[in-house]
Amino acid sequence: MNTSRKATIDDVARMAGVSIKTVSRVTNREPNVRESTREKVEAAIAKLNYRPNISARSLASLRSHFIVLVYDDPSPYENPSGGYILRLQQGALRACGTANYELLIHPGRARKRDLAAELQSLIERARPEGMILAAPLSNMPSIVDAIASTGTPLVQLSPGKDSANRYSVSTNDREISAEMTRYLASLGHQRIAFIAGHRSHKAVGNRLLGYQDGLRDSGLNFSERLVFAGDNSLASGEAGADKLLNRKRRPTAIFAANDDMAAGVIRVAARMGIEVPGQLSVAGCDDISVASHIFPSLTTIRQPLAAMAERAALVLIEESGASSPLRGSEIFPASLKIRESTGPAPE
Amino acid sequence: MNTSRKATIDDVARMAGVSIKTVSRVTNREPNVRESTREKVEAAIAKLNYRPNISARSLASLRSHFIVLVYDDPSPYENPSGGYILRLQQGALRACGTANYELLIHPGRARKRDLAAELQSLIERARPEGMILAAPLSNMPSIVDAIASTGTPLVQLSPGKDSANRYSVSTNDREISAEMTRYLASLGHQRIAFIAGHRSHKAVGNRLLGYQDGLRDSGLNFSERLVFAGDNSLASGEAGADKLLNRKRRPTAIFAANDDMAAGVIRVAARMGIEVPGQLSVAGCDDISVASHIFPSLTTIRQPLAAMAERAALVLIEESGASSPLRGSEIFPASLKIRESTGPAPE
DNA sequence: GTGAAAGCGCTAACAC
DNA sequence: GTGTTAGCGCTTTCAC
Repeated sequence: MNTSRKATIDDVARMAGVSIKTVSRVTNREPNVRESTREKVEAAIAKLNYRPNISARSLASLRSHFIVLVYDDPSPYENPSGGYILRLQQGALRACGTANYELLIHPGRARKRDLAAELQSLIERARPEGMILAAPLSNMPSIVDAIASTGTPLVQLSPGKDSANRYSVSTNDREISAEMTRYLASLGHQRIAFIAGHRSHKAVGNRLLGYQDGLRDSGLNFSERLVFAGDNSLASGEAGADKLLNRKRRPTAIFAANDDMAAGVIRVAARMGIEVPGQLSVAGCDDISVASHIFPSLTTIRQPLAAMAERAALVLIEESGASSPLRGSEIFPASLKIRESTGPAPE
Repeated sequence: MNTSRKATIDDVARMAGVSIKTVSRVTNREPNVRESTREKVEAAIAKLNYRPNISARSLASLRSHFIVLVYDDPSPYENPSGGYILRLQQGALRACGTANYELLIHPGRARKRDLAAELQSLIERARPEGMILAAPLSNMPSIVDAIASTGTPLVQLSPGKDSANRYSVSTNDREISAEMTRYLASLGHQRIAFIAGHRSHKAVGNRLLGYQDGLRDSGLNFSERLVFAGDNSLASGEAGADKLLNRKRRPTAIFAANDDMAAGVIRVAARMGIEVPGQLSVAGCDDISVASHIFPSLTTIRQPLAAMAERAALVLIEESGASSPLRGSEIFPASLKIRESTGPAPE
């Protein structure tokens, strides 16, 4: 049905025999409309297939009906894994869909000096009702402050460290990493190595703390020699494995702070002819698609990323127009995904 | 800098001592502005940190300054690979960024009956300047026609089959699949199996045709028995491998129509103790991140997805406001990525 | 419970 | 080259 001219609020008002203000009341679910009037208007809306114009609404009110999801641009990687970001997008979109909001995505290079200015420009031009800031951008004060200074409602995802006057949605990185470590220890592993993630990523940093907690809980000693500093990339996982597995007394388990690095460990083990999990157990974190696609499939930690982003979007949508800035923090617990890459320690 | 009230075009006009129309001319790079005037205005813009409001602009003109990327919602998969979609997003965003456009993403379930209505609603509410429709949605007439009927400029990505009165950006699926097949044959493989993709995806269907072309070019016979009908999922790749590798005369090479399925083949081979590529060569298609993360890393076909989406976005942005609908088709050639999973046929 | 009028910030058409 | 005047399609007062 090619309606050359789109129906406007005037058309609906005329058809229903009411004023445009009443139509507006109906579309915005405002109170103080007689039931019979509402029905008349709704009939006209349906008949004309009327949809409020988002720009007009945004211009006249402060409700632009869209939010922005900002995350670190994966483009420096030749081949973005993507699952992480995609799940965030899915969650945010789910909340948007039911509320009839739209989602703008805005990947930005964390290292780019002017990302803060870029975001401010976006805010001024487009006036989003809120922003969701994903890790690791969510723990960069320059970015966070830039957004906050505009007054745009902001939810930080996994900022690594809560801030009293901000709102954040996180997962229990430290606790679940401890649990994974205890799980490995419970399989009899005594030398459990850890490949740490990029320093800039605080939430990933918490996983190292959790690893140490887990060792302690299991009565194992922490040793710097069993920690390799990776940078979240596959290559750094391979480098870590190369180093760790060429020790005279090599670890029987390696826990990597993300799945890309864990995949690197598995690749190196395969090349060296080390059986996984027979001779070496490997665990990752994030449960990206790679985890289930490789052989052996990866024991990992699954964060409820979609649920977290959905919650973030929901908070922004519900609190939209609230006078006071958002404060608080929520924790969405992650869970262990035991798959094929972990097993009892070798004799 | 917390500017409580944002600068408007009036503020700039006042400061520069010109009319708002002149400011508008400057921000829109229209001709007929004296150089000295332009400079005055630009100085005022910089000083006030003025950004045109996107909603006001959209309302007053037909130029909303944003486009929509529509693709099949990956949510039915527990763990979306994502690389494919992410690369499309990256490409579209690149074009948007330089032109100061924004990108709205809209995943939609292909099977959902009302996706067409949903897109029409989005168009009416938000008035995007154009839409990019990714495969496999790009080959579904109901969706394509619904968008086209609104008059919104549309670019189809890999529709599988060109349509004379549409615009599309595709890759040479058939030709490159033939090339991959010839490459495998050149390694001495005589029994090259093929795991086909989902029927709804025409571009993926073209890969089967290319496989047949390649066999013919290499003087090999096509046999239905060497083709397994997958559905693009890891599980279907495993199912295909199970079937093909349990033949008495098993194939020495398996070419899967996407990487997820190829990863499934490699998993099954590993479980069965079949060496890759020693006893079995495996090739995929798409070059998603999994391809480089598994061991052995996957020989595959890399499509210039980002470049294709960038081109699509650029066409929409450049032709925005054009009176005649977009027509034409462009081909972006894909390339073979030879990695570890393919090698000479066993004796 | 409903409506009239003003105006959000910009661009369009036309005047000068 | 530049300015004036009308809207774009809504929401917001505030009157009734």
